[in-house]
Amino acid sequence: MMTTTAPAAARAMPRPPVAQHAVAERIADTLRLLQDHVVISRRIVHAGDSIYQAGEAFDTLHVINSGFFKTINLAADGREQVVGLHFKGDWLGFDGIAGGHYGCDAVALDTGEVWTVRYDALLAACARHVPLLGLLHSAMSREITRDRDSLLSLCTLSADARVAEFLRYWADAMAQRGLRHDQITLRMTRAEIGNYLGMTLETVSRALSRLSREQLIAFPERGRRDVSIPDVQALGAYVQRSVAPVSTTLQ
Amino acid sequence: MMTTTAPAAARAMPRPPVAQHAVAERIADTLRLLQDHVVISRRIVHAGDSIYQAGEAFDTLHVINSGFFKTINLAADGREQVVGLHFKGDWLGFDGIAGGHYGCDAVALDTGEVWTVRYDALLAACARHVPLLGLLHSAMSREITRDRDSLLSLCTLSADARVAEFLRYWADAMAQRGLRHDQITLRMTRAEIGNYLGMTLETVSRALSRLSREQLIAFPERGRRDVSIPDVQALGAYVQRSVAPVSTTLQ
DNA sequence: CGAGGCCTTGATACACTTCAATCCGAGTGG
DNA sequence: CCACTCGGATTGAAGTGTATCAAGGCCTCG
Repeated sequence: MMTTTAPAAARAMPRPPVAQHAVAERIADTLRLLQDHVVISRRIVHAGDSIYQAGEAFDTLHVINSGFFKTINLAADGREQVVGLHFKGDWLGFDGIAGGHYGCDAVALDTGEVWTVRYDALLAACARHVPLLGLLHSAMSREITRDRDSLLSLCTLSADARVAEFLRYWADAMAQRGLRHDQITLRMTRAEIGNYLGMTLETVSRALSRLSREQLIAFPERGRRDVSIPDVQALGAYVQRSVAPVSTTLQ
Repeated sequence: MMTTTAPAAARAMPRPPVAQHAVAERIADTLRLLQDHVVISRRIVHAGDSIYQAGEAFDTLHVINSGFFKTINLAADGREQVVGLHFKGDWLGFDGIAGGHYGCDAVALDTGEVWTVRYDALLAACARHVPLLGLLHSAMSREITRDRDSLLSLCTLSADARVAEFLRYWADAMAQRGLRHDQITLRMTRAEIGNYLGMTLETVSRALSRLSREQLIAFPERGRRDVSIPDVQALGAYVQRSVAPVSTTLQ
């Protein structure tokens, strides 16, 4: 405890492989506990609908029951940045707790259902039923971890690798939730993806073309919004390869 | 509520100006409440000491009583990324809650004091004294907001602007805490700063030289670890200028 | 059919990286 | 005390990944 100097970079970060279905189970637990202990208001949303907007007074947290969502950070000067993608079981609105106002926009990427709970009611429910508090904290913790992973990818990966990692992440999220993951439908335009990944839409397009040329992905439909991913692990390997360009096998 | 299409980018994000000393007060409250309701173990740390390391079992949360800290995310393949800077009153360790293991390294940048509390004891204390739970949630919420702001800067600002924003942020954090902020001591090497900001150390160095040439900062000491910031607002203005390069006054 | 989004692809420009040389300040030991 | 070393910082020159600009293609919808 409290080593003065960390050994080396070789110290591999464990990142325990998430047990299959552990995520699905956690999500089911979350939805069930909420249903049993808090007053929920359910809401169907469609692509483009916003769940909340930056600056609105914060009252409520939201849990995704189905659908796909993005969160967008806006700076005072108008800069817009997609800072997160959110799927079934994810919570939305944590950014509002501290300041009493939401800090970003949450927008539906397609049709879905959102469960909304009053934050004060949720806290009261947590007091009565402690496991709910555990779920809440875990969700916030995971959000922090996820944001940091985004920072890591953004700073350490090339544009092509970031696109590959983006697809891998999306497919992974689908797999963890028991949804189809060998073929995913990108619900964002190239411009949105580029914004999220810190590159232009042209670069996204070129990256997708290259990945397709290398058979890591394919476009099954005539339109290019559906991406089939024959082998998710190969995508991960591609990212790794781009990190250590010419694998120094000897040494 | 639930507008289908957001008006426009012009919609300025409020970002309420943090009332001066509100932060200092919150920090004082946090430290006092912790002292009064939880068993704390205090610890003096020195530059390079790690508070915890990625992969260690998560038991405890930490609050900075004094000093400066960085958090480093490590990928399985050895990539390292400074993902956060932390000052007095900040909490460390939230990333460990969800998985039961810390997700990054927390390292002291110089001498400081850290208060450590057991997470389970903290939860128990929160149950007895609810305001403590409010502080905890606010801290987590702020962490999320901060990470997203980092993403925004990283994706939308040029290298020079990112360095300026970094200095502005640091000075701001000092001011909010009632510490000296017209002159700050960078406790990181150019390489660390570059890693944090997603650029090389040479680019950091050049950016600092340019900022100095434009009189936005100065190096009072012979060594160049101390940076004096005559006018923080001018730094902010510099960032803005770089966002809208040739201010289109007409139009 | 034409119009308008969105996407792809090419040519060019440039911000940043990479590589390399030099400089500076802090220790260290003769 | 000075010479030496060593890590960190600065600065220049060349290289490159990505942005920018521009043209054209593909669906969808009216």
